[in-house]
Amino acid sequence: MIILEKYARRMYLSFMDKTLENLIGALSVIAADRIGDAVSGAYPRGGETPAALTAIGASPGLTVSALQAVLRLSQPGAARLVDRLVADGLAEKRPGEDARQSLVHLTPKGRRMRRKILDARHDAISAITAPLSRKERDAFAALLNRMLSRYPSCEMDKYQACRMCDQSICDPCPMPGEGVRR
Amino acid sequence: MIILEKYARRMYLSFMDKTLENLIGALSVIAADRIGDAVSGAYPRGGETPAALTAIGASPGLTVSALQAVLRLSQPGAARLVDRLVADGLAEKRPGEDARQSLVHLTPKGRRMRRKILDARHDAISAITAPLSRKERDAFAALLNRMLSRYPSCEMDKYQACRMCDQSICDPCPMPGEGVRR
DNA sequence: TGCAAATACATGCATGACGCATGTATTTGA
DNA sequence: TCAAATACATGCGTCATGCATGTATTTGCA
Repeated sequence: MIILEKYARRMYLSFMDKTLENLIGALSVIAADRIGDAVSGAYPRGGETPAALTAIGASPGLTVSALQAVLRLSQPGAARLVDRLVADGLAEKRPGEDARQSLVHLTPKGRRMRRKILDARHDAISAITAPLSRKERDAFAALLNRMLSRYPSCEMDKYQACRMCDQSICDPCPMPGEGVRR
Repeated sequence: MIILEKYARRMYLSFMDKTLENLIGALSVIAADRIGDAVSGAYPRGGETPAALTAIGASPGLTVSALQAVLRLSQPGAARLVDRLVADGLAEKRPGEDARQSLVHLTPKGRRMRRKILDARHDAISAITAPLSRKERDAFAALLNRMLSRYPSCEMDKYQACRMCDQSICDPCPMPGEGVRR
């Protein structure tokens, strides 16, 4: 009985405890705020438009429908988003082998903007991790690696999760499934 | 010289490495997606409206200007947001001692909705942390605690970061500064 | 005490990012 | 051959938000 109580208490203090979830929620609020501020300073558009730039740069020649799935938008939402990028001179549409498709590529200006956005994102997150020691950084990265590598997901989840990533960095990307196309 | 190279390499592999930032970015994308999906299932409004419910519930009697600062909105944005909550029957405005102020309180229906939102948020994050063992959970929580507790911030940063939190959980809240008003 | 400045909130108007419904062009498959 | 599926475009509406401005109240100071 005492053993059961002990066990229950330990469960309460770990598995049943909601602190970790709360802390991750707070971190994601902080990160979203800081990344949003920094990125909109580099490129004054909201929504998924900056993520589109980074995703297209990582996978040149993405079709509009693929972009729609990666960015979790409706098909018309993706079409208009590409219109905005083209209007801003950051992307261009090229005909695909299938005459129904448009393959989206970044212009040189678009590639420079993508780099600005990725750097702004990195600096914003870096300000959050700044207080960590090297050891803490390593431990943190290892835990995140393990968690994301075990996150149940389909192939598209990986593209979605990494749509704002600088995909030249993680080696290998911990998300399960095939590697993200570069 | 060799020592210097070794040091440089170690720096590259830890401090200079951008992997941790990339992983945190990916986590915050995943968390934002999943939390957004779950919360909009519980309350079909976007933007800062759900966060307003949780923040008001944690600090009943918040003025509209205080809410504006917590939610990082413009003053008109906050005024309209409170209008929406009142229209939805989730909040009510009471006169303050200062006749210029409105003090925002949740209605019983608003408190129930807040609980639904917080539970949805918890479940969404819980699905991400599910693959972690107890040990990993504890280590992760400890690291997040340390990082957030050293995050340079003013008092308002704490309210902002915790605006979506279930503030009955973290004990104590790791964010520096005075405790969040309950 | 009187009055300008500050504060708290409201409102008209515009915008950006989106979704739904629908249309057009192209390809596929039976 | 022709209907169904696919890829993308577009009209229209909505939601959340910001800017500029207006109103009511309080504060500070001469």
